[in-house]
Amino acid sequence: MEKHIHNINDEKIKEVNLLDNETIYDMSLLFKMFADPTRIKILYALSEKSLNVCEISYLLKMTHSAISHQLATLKMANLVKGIKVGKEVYYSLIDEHVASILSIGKDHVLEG
Amino acid sequence: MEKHIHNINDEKIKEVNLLDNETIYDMSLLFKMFADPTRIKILYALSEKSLNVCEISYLLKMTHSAISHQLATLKMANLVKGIKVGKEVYYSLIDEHVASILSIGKDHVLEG
DNA sequence: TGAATATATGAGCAATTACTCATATATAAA
DNA sequence: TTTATATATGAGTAATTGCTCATATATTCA
Repeated sequence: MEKHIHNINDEKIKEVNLLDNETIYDMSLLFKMFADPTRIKILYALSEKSLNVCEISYLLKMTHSAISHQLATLKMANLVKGIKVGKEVYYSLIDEHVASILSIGKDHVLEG
Repeated sequence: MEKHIHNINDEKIKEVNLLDNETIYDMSLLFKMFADPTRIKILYALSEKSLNVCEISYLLKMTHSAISHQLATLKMANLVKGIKVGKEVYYSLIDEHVASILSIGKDHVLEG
């Protein structure tokens, strides 16, 4: 912090609402999940269809390991869920919130 | 990539639409801006009021330098604009898209 | 003009991260 | 049971990043 705080208009500043730190931190974790091209591709693909690790890695032309790691990350962040069917695990989005965040981001990029 | 691609159901995979890489990359850059607590705080504060560097650093209890760096990043990503008034530069959000992304993220975090 | 204030910015560093590689586990098929 | 397939996961690494510190630039005020 600077030694001197200058010319702050307290009346004005007082009116600015801040969210609590935990909410802010959780929001940053949420958006972090969307801040990587691989994870966006995975989430976007899952918004269309439930897919297993093999299918996703085939679609994205990436190793099973890389995809599996990212799915574990997305699962921890509670954005996807996986259900086991025999040897395979089929992943899908947790809820529509996820698709709508993707959608708003896509619109912003394509419009702006 | 693995040496062997196994048991892929091409009919199923064919139906999955992917966005083009440039769009995906731009989306990741957009969400990256929201993937840091400091930047979220700045954006959230600016969604309430136009503020200068001093005021933001006072609000967030962070150095002018840290705030200025982040504002430069946000400006490059085209999420905020600054207008100079004398010595000061007043920053505000570029458009409502920014606030609505914040809002959807906040809702997801508080509901989920 | 010279001092103070406001902002911007380059360099450097510690922390994070997205991947690869190796390996482990689980299920299915032979 | 042995072998192949599907997924998970720990360790290691190169790249990114958010800050600090030092310094530069711009404007205002005395």
